[in-house]
Amino acid sequence: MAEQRNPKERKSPQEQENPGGQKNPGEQGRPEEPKKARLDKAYVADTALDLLNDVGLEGLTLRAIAKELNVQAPALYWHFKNKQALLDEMATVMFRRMTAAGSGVAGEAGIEAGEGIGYEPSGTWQEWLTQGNRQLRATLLRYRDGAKVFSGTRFTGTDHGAGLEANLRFLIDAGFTADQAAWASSTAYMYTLGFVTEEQGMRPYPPQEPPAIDVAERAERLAAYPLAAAAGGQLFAAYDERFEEGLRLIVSGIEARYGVR
Amino acid sequence: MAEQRNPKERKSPQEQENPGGQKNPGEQGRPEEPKKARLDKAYVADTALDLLNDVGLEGLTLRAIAKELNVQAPALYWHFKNKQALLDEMATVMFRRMTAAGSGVAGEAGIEAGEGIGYEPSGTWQEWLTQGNRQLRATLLRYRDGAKVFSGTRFTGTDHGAGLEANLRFLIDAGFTADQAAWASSTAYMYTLGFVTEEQGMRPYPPQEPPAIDVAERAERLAAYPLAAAAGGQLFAAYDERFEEGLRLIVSGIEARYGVR
DNA sequence: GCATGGCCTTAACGGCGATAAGGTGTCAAG
DNA sequence: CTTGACACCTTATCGCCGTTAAGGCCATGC
Repeated sequence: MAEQRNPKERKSPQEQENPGGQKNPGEQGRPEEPKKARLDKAYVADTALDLLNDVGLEGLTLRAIAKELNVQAPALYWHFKNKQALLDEMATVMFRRMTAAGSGVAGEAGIEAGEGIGYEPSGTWQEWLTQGNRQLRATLLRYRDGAKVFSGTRFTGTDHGAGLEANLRFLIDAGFTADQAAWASSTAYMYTLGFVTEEQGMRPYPPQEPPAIDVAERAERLAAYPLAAAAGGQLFAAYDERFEEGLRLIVSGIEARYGVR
Repeated sequence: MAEQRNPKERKSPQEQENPGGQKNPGEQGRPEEPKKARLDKAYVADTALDLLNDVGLEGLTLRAIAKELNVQAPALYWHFKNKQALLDEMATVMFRRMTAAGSGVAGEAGIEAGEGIGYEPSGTWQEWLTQGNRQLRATLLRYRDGAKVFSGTRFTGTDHGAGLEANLRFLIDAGFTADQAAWASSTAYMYTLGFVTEEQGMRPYPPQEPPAIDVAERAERLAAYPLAAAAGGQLFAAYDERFEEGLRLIVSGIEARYGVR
C-alpha cells in the first residue's frame, strides 16, 4: 500500500495523481456549487481535519464532514467502516505531517519520525529528543482537539514502525541501552501528550489570549491560598515556556540517571 | 462546604447524614425493588462512578445512570445543569478520594492533596512528589476511563486550592523557588496524566492481562523494525515499572536542574 | 448493448442529550 | 385542617447523532 501524497494543500482525488485523465465529464452544474468529486480516504481525512479546526471534536459529525464534501453522510461508510476508522486516518495524516517536518519522538502507540522520508540523524540526542517533542506538540496544536484525536487512536498500519525504529536507533547509538532508550522516549512522549491535552482543554482555538479561565477571577476565589493563586498565573499562561521547562527537566533527568551526555 | 462521606460504600442520601430523621415514610414497595431514594449530587456522582466501571465512558449515558438510580433520565437535570456538570462532580469525587489517602501532586487544572484533612508533610520532597503521583495514577486507574473523565474536567470549587497550596508549600519549604515548585509539580502531573490516559486507552478494564494489543502479532508486523518490535514488549506491558521509571527520570531531572536534593 | 460492480443516494432506526410542561408529595403559614 | 408554594420527579417530545438497508447511477469490460 504505497500511498503517498504531497502534504501541501487539500486536493480532490481527481486533481491529485490524475493530471491527464479527464473524469467528471458532464460538467453542467453552476460553477458556484463545487462539482461533486469522487472521494478517497486521504481526501476525506484531510477535509475532516480542516473542519476540525472550525467545529472542534464534538462538532465533527459525519453529517458535517459529508456536507463539506458535498456528499450524503452514509457515503462515508463506503470508505471507512465507522467513524473511529476515519479518526484513525486523521491521526495518521497528522502523524505523516509531523514526520514530514522531521525529527524524532517515540512512545506508546507509536509516535515518531522518519516514515519514508529520510530522518537525518544529526545533533546530540538531547536536541533530537527535544526537537522531536517540540514537533509533536506543534503538530497537535495545529488542530483543535488535536491531542484528543491523536491519543484516542490506535495506529493500524506500520507507519510508525520506521519512525520508532529510527528514534530508538538514534538513542542507542548515542549510548543508551535499548531499555533506557525506550523509557526515555516514552517518558517524554507521555509528558508531551499529557501537556498538550491539558493545554488544549484550557485554551480556545486558535491559540490566542485570553485563556478560557479567568486568571483574575480564579485568584480571587483562591485568595485563601496565596501560593496557589500566584501559581495560577504561571500555570494558565506561558504554555510555551512551561512546556520547554518540563522538557528540560526530563532531558536533565535522563542525563543524570543514565549517565549519557 | 464541610461535606465528608466515608468512602466505603455507596449510600443513598437518606442513609448518609440523616441518622435520626425519618424520611420516606410510606415504605410499602416490595423489598426486592429498591425503594426510590431521593437523589443528591454526591449520590448520583457516586452511582455514576460505579456504573463507569461497568460500561465505560462511552456507555455512561444519562439514561443508564438514571436507570441505576431507579429514576427517569430528566430527573438528573434537577441536580446537574447538564451531563458535563455530572462528569465534573464525578471528577471531584475522585479527587476527594485520592486526597483521602493523602500526599501531594499538583498541576494545571488543580490536582493535589490536602482538602480539609491534614496533609502531613513528611519525608523528602522526592518521596512526596513520587508518592503523590503514584496516588494520582492509582486513583485514575480505579475507574475505567478515569484519566479521560478527570482531564476532561474543569474544577469549579476550591477543593483543589488547599491541596495545591500544600503541595507548593512543601516544595518551597524544601528549597525550591515558587516558579520551580510550580514547574516541577506541573511536569510530573502532565506526565502522569498522559501516561494513564495512554495506559487506559490500551488496557482493558479491569486491569489484567492480556493487553488489548497482541504483542506477538505486533512484533510480526514490525519485523522489519527489530528495535521497534523489541521495544513493543517493553512498551505494551509492565506499565507499573515504566511509570515508576519515568517518575524517577523526572525527579532526577528536578534534582539536577534545580540543584535541590 | 448489456451486465457488472464501484460509489453514491434516499429512507429509516434506535439511542443520545436536552427541554417543556405537568404531576405529586412535603411542609409551613393561615 | 386547609391551602399554597416549592422541591423533585414524570411523561412527552425534540433535533441530532452514528449506523444500516436498499436501491439507483454510471463508467467500464465483454
